[in-house]
Amino acid sequence: MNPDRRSLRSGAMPPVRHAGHAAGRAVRRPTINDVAALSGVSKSTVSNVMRGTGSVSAATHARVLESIKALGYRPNAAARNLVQQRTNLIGVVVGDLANAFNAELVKRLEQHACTHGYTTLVCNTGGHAEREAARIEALLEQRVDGIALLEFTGDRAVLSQLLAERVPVIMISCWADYADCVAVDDYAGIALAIDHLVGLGHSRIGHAIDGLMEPTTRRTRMDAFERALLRRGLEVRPEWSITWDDAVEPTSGERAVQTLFHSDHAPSAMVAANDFTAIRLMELAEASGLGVPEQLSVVGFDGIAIGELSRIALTTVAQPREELASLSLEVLLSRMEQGPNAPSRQHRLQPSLIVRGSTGPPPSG
Amino acid sequence: MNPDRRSLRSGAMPPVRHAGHAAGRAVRRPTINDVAALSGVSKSTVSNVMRGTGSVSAATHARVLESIKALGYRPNAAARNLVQQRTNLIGVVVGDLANAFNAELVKRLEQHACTHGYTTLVCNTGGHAEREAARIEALLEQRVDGIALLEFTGDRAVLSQLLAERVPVIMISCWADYADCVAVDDYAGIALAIDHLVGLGHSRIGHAIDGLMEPTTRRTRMDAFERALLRRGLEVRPEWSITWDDAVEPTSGERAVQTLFHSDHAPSAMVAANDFTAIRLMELAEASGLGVPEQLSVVGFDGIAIGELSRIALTTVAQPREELASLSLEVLLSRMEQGPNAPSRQHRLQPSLIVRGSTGPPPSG
DNA sequence: TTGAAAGCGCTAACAC
DNA sequence: GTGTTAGCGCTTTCAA
Repeated sequence: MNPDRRSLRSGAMPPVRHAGHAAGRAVRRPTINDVAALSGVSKSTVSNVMRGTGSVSAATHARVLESIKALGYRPNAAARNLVQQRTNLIGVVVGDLANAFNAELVKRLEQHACTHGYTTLVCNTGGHAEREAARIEALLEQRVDGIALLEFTGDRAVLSQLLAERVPVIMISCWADYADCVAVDDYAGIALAIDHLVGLGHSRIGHAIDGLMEPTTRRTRMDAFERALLRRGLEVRPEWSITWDDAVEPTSGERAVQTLFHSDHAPSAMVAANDFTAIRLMELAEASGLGVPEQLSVVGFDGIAIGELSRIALTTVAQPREELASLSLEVLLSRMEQGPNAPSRQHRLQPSLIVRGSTGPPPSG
Repeated sequence: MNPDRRSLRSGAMPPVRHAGHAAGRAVRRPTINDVAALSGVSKSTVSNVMRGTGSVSAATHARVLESIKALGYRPNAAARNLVQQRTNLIGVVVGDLANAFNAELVKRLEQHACTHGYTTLVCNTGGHAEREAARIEALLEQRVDGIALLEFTGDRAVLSQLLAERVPVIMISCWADYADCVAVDDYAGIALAIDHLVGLGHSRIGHAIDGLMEPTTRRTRMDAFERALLRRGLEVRPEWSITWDDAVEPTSGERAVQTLFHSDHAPSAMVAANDFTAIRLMELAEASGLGVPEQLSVVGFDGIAIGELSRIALTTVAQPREELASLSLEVLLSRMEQGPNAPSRQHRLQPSLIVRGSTGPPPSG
């Protein structure tokens, strides 16, 4: 089947072989030495041509370029990294890529990173603290020049280690003191949502959180929610704040919703900590017979694309996604340039409310 | 606005500084030599301890481990890559991460890759041929051990170059002869959709494709669609196959739908090339007054999560996503081991139909 | 304008 | 068991 495979007559199994060493000739890629030899110059000259440094005569330049093309030479990033002590790699740590908000953010980050000559290493942690730690460890072995954290399990050990090692880190859409952060202003966002609901006549307002959500942001929005209610003199009822975790227990959402709305004094509106949760909440509410927005108004947070569909029509607090991505990368790059001693930068971006069909006046009037 | 920004008094810009060399002490990370020195052994012994190779006395082992911990030593991947001629890096090229199907596939791939000790480099091409080529070039400079293509712009040059360079490549959910491929059986899937519609009484069936879709798969599903109709003796009308590209022209979808359904002889059902398209189509149809499924039945393809929402309730041909991801990675890994001369493996996985609310009997009975 | 030489941090073959 | 040594492919002084 594979004529190139050396046949080993001896009884012992051959050791496991690795890519490139395997059956068939190893694919030896041309090195800078090959280019130098072919063009009859030294490798430093080739290097100069590649990087556009030093001064090289036009003739030599052309000759080198020709050999590069002829050989299909491509510089080896590992070798360059080793000597330059930088990799042009940026690690991106995300909790759940299946969440549309995260996916879009990652996509934009990769786009910007690429523009600046960086390649991204994306890690999905699933919100698992140990997996998060392991992936970050892998990123550090790769000697990434910086790390973007879209997810932070709240395990302070991981973050403080990163900070202690003086690795450039940007926290995106999550928050930690002493670290560079770019996030939406959760307080302003939640206030927008509450004002909208109050304006419609609601006074019994609850809060919903999905267990998958990034912990620091979850806490912040929860806090923002309570403060906003208090500031407006509205009742804060612990039993109106529901949470579930479908990963742990598939029916936990249903149970939470049933319990909440089958009590005498149920909320007429819910603010969800993100769109994912909001959409799931609408689903659960309708499944148990509550019309949205007739019996229950729902506001989300993020502004993901599917909320825009007329069948979903989710009223939501939209994050300025593009600005979030571009500013984050800018902050990270400047941290990478300025070194660990520069003062940290923390930015809060202003969200905006998008009113759609999932909110309306409360049932009784 | 931003007090932290350094104010530049001089007219000239300072030279760009690089990470680690910049303000503040350079962060010199401990090397294997530091560990060796601290434990009073040679670096090969440290290397043996790290990799669990050779034979090291228990005492030495413990001492080395201790120094490693004391120094916070972490091996440098670039150095290892250089000597081992392998990187344990896998490149993942995707067209649009914002498409839920892709995002989920990437997430699963990353998961599996990690399990096998590989780190993934994710590249989003936006369906742009030149961006695709540039990203792949970057992956090759990184000397990735293998590449997973979830997107293939159809630019044969890129793929044939990869194959010529004998880089292990797996095409996922897209197809090319002579390359390792893992994809769903598009013909079977489309047949499932058509059979379902025919069973409901439809005979005028059209096809919809979003311009963003991966070209090879798009063509295959289109072809599958036509063949399935012909095999059942149904009419294939070119004007019933619509396409649009919102990226190019935001209203192109609306126009296509208006034109199609405001003719005398319009289809009563549409098979969309993927769920993304199907959902958009439902939206467009309803916006122009056509009820789904009352006046128009819609079937999607992929089985993305939001199709499951009761408000969307999309009938669709579901891909076995987990199997797709795990088999793809297995094929890629085996290619990496076996070398370029092993026979190529091509797998077609069987999809399944999920019937939900977007399909029903045709309007006239 | 060019080249020689010294590493970057690690592995792997081999000597002791 | 442990150390010595020779690179991996590149950049970067420094001389010529």
